[in-house]
Formats: sequence, C-alpha cells, structure tokens
Amino acid sequence: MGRSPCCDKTGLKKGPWTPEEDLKLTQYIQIHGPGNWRTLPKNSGLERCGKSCRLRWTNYLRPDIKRGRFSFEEEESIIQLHSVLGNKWSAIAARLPGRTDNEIKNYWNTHIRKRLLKNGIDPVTHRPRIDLIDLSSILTSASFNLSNLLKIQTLVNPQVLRLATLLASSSSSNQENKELFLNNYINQNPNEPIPNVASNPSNLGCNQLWNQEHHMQVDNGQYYSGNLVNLNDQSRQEKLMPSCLNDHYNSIPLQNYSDQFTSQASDSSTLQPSNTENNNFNIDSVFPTPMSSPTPLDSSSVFINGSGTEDEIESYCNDIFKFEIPESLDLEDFM
DNA sequence: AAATACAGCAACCGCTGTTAG
DNA sequence: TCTAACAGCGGTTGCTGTATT
Repeated sequence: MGRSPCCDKTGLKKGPWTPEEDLKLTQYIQIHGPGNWRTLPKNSGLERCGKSCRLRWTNYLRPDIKRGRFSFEEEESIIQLHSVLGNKWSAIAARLPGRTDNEIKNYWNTHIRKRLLKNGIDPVTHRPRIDLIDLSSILTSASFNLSNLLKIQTLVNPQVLRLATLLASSSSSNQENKELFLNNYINQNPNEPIPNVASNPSNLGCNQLWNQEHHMQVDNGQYYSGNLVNLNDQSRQEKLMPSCLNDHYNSIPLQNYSDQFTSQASDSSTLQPSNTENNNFNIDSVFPTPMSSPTPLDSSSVFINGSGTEDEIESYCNDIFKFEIPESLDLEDFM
C-alpha cells in the first residue's frame, strides 16, 4: 500500500523516553484518554510518532501495569499458557493482569526459554528434545554394529530403530549389515515389498516411514511390535527401560504438561490410544504436542491428515537424525 | 583498572487485520 | 468494492548495567 513508517518522518524523536516526555504523555492521556494516537503527539507537544506514544503508554506508563519480578505463580502460568497458545504474547498477557505482552515476551526469551532448554525441554513444543540423543554417533561407534542394533529392537521405539536401520543400510557398504537390514525389514513388514536397498538405499523415503509408523501404532498403540507386552505393567517397563533413561526423563519437570493435555488431535487419537495414562517409553505419546504449537514437529498432526508438505517431511526427517548421546546414557544397558 | 562478554529490557520495525470514507 | 489510515501484534535490535577475564 506504500505506507511509510510513521517514524520515517523527519523531526520525530526515537529512542529512550525522557521523564519529561513521559510526563507529557501521561498528563495528556489523563485528560483526554488513550486513543487517537496519530493526533496525540501533535496535540500533546511530543516530538514522537503516534505509534511510539502508544507503545510507551501500553508497555510502560499505563497505571495498571505491575512492575517488578515475576512471581513463581506467574511464571508457571506463562509456561502453561505458552504451551497452549504458543507465541501469542498478547493472549498470554490478557490472562496475566498487570503484565504486558512485551514484558512477558522478554521474560520468556531471557529466563523461561533458557531454563526449559537447560532441562532438556524444547521451548517451542514443550516436549523433551529428542535431538539430545545422538543416534548417528551410536551407529558410528566402534563398539556398536547393526547386530547389536537389532538385538535391542524390542526395547525401544521401532520407529527410531527403523530409521537407524535405514541409516546404517544406506551409509554402510557392509554386506552383512545390508542382509541384516533386509531380514529385519522382512520381519517387521511381512506384507510389504522388499525395498531395493542394495541399489538405492534411499528408496524407503520419509513418507513411507511415517506411514509405516502409524500402521504400527494401530496395533494396540504398542511400540514393542516384536513382543506383546502389557504397557501398563510398571515393573515390566522398568525392566525394559534402562534405569539411566528412567532417571533422565523422570528428572524433567513434566507435571504441568501431562496435566494439561489429555489427548492429541482427534485425527491421531483414532489411530492411537490416549497415552497420558501409560508410561510407555514413547516420547511422542507421553508428551502430546500443544494443539496450537506453531512448529509442525508432531508427526501425527502433520502426516496423518495428509497436510504435511514434502519440505516439512524432509525437514523433519533431517532433524530426526540430529542426535547427541546424553552423558548419563550407557548403551550397555540396552544390551 | 580496563576490556570484553553477557544478560535484561525498552523500543523499534514491519507486517496484518480492522475500520471508515 | 476499494483504498488509506489506524491499531495491534510478534520478531528483532540496540542500549545499558553487570559479570568475568
């Protein structure tokens, strides 16, 4: 529309406000009320654009603004609201009396975000960061080969195993590994055509991977596809999950998240049971994605309804290989 | 004591939605 | 219906104070 920023006009001051300017603005608004920001500077004698006046008033001078440190309760509220609303700072601010969107945004970026990252929580998705597990380093480890990988297939999410298998099969020229991969693939996919990994390892694309993931989850929502186990059997799970992993994930403060959400989007809930009540080692399921999460990291929402683009799929598949091994994770526990 | 790095926050920028003429 | 102005929002920048070397 060819609108030029109001502050481009010559003669208008920018930068920090002086006490005198604050006084002028406050006195004018006390008499005339807020609004008419375009004419306000001229009428009040301020050398500022209306937009600057409005921001100064709404973010700083407004009498109902609560200043000072955020209380614990406020911080908890921000985290919970952000998990639902995402970066809708104005919507969050509307639920925190006396706090401005700008103040909340700053506090999030400087305090809360860092703390969540430190605790291993993705501040965007409010879920544990799976990229802290370096799968590629597992695969390249001298003490780890594909045989070991296949041994642990009943202990961890086969989706991850499948990706690892693919990665190994595509990156290695080792014929033994390729045969192991094919055997594994046939065992897990008796009704699927065998991919030609020898000539083109990339045949099994991400789309196919994710489609298979959901086929697996239909099976009573269990990821232990090889062995049927009762996922509500706590003692059984403790045996299945290495203690170091238990410790690692139990240390993450998740109470607020699990309380807040009961299920994923309806589309995916038809394919998998609500997972908030079982402690299955399935990160996707235990920590449902906020409904309004701005980042399409949730594979269910992206792929089940078929709305995910190729770029999104590719991006996610690229990201999922960015892993790092937590120092506390001992691979021997898997063996 | 000086230089540098970092953290926190106020303010700005650019975009979008709404409204009035 | 179209256009321009207004208002609001989220992301980013840059200044300032503090901590570290």
